[in-house]
Amino acid sequence: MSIDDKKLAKRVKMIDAAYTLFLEKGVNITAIDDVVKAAGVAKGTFYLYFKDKYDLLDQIVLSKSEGVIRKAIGELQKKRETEKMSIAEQIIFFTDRIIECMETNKELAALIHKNLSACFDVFLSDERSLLKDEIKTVTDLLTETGLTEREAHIHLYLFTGMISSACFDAIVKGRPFTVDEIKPQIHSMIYKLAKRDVTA
Amino acid sequence: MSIDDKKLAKRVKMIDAAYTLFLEKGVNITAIDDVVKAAGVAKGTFYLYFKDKYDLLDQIVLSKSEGVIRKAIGELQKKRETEKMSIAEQIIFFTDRIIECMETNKELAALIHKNLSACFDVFLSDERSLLKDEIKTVTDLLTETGLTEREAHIHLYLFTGMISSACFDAIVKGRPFTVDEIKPQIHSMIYKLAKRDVTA
Amino acid sequence: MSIDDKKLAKRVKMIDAAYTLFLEKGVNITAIDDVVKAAGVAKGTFYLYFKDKYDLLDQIVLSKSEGVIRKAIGELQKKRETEKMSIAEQIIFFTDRIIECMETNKELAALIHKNLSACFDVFLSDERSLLKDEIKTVTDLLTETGLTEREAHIHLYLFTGMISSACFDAIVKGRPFTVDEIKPQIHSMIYKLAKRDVTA
Amino acid sequence: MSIDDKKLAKRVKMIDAAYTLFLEKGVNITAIDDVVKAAGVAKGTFYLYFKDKYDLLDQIVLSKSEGVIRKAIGELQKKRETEKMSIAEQIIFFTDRIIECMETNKELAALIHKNLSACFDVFLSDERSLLKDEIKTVTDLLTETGLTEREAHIHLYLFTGMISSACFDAIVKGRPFTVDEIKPQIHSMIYKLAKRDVTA
DNA sequence: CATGAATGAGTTTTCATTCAT
DNA sequence: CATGAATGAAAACTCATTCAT
Repeated sequence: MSIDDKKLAKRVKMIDAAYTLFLEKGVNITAIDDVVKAAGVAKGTFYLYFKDKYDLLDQIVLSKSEGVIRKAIGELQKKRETEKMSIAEQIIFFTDRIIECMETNKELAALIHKNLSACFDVFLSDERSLLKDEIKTVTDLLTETGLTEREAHIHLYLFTGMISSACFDAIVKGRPFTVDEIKPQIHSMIYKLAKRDVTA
Repeated sequence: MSIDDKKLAKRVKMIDAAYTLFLEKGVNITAIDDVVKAAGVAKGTFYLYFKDKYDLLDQIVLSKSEGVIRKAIGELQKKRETEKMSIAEQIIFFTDRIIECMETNKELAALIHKNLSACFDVFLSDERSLLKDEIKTVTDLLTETGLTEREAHIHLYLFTGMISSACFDAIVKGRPFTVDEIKPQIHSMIYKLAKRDVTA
Repeated sequence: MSIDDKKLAKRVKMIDAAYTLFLEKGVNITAIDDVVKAAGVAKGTFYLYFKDKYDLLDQIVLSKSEGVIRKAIGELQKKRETEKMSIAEQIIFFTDRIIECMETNKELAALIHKNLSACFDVFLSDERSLLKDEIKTVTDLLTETGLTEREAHIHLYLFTGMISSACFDAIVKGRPFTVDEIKPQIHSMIYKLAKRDVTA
Repeated sequence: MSIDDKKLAKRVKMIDAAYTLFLEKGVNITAIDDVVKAAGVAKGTFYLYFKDKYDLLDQIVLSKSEGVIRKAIGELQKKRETEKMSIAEQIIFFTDRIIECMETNKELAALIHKNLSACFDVFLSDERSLLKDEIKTVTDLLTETGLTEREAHIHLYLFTGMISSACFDAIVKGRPFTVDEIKPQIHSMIYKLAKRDVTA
């Protein structure tokens, strides 16, 4: 194992340990000390890799958010291969996969909080983002409804923010509405929004 | 001055002091000590009224969120008296007032974070909520588009979450989109959503 | 209800509340505030009846210890009516009842800690002690082995201290010996001690 | 000086400082701040070595209890070299040394409270306990009266608990009996218990 | 690069006691 | 007598950061 591999291994160990702890105990309660102990590295080592706890948190939330989005897109792509779907149906399918993913993993939902849309920041600024191609799967649907690509990005970003915000409340707090209550309304919105704007 | 008046006064003093400090220095940096000193009460008194700093914060965010919503509704009501507006125009006006309010007060936006929709929890559970009647001004618009009252509440809640999430990013972080970029897209969404659903 | 009855009722309410809280949460953790809240009286009222928390605790431990001893003696008296028992058998029966009582109520054992013998202080100094007559049931057994009454008191006191100390460790901590381990040894000691001293 | 030596030195400094303060002012009055100041270490260092004040206290009581027992055994061993003693005489000598030690140092007696027998927990669980060999000096006496080694341990443990309990009352509170009153009764018990059980 | 013991200022939290009502 | 809001000193505890090894 090379030196670079060892360094990467340390970094990964800290991220994994922190992720588990953040989920288990919450971010505020988790101290850097807890992270390094769980990761099996020295306290000083932490500062060689991260600025502070929130730097670490941001990296985790970002990567997990990206994971949720990619998973949903992946499932959409698979589904499309076997079935003919309308634009609205595809967006609903994509949205439902995100909600489902958050519901299955409530701790992850709590960690991502209302920041699922944060990953747009990365994928829009990073030319090489792996998410770039995949996200096109969804924005292409939106451009078909008459939006420019830029507009499609913003719409998707706004929508992701809405889902993220509502899912956190519904899944983590169970209030003021349940997942079962918000889902049909999100679907109904999507139907309206997906209609090609003939008058404009 | 009665004892209950004095208690209320103490509570208000602490909330006001904390609000100012939270805006000025940020929540994490502000110590409870700072709050009680600024409020001119004893440290122990704080714990007579609030569980901890975050309990206080929640109460402030809630009350300030409510303030933002009420202000926007108030302005909508005034506007309606002088001008004939379509449903979409009214919702856009209402939305723009919220965005404007957050933009004018960036520190408030940072404090509310993505929790503007939190006040729905209160107004929906509290029969005597002052917000109840006012919010009807907006949900009535939505019921005109074919939604039930309950559905209208959920739509408004979802929309508030979206605006809150996007505004925080745009106003506080300036990324990934600016306020000027998201506003037209929100408007466009509203136009689509406000259309009476003729097919359903 | 007379004023004196009301006063007594307040006192009893505080003692009962404190007893429950001391058992549930432990003495150190329980604040006077908890006690008065549970008792439904005002904070100031506490100081009208007790010097401080430890004054209250002493009164509770004393009264509960006395209860344990009296219960054991009561059962011994009942047993004696139906069965012919040797001196050693009677003392063993008495001892076992105490241990049994503590084992059944581990929280009580923790509260009494190692102070079961504390009630000797009261019964020896208080001419009117209700315990006085009952305890004679046991000391009479000891005087039959050749001890004076005073000596019998001291022996019983020492023995109670031993049982109390060992029971606390065994029941509350489970260390260094279990109840099942210490019981036979206590019995064996009693057999030896109960033998009439023929040489002395 | 190695790091481990430094760590040990720190630990010892804190224990010594705390011991002095606990004796002088009492445990409740002594703050951790007092301990660290007296020990010349930082506050945080305390929490590196002890869970809280009571963890520290437990460790002190344990080590001091062990000291008392070892001292009494040491004196017994010395005495035996110069004088022929019966089993009962040896146990009485041992017991008297413990009582003497507690009487000479009332603050220590108050600190140990009724927990002198706590050290059995350590010496029984720790294979390398220094106390292990020394305590055999006493248990060997008991095995001579017909007890197994395990039984001898339990008897000694029970007896230590009795002495500890009675001594605390007598020395610290002076009630309900004085040291002069309990001593002869303890001796008389020992005579009876030390007799080889010919009937069993 | 990695370590982890030590720091100590900073923060939270408690709670016995008072006293005006 | 009884109340309970208010106090604020005192105590416990945390934890990011450093630095000698």
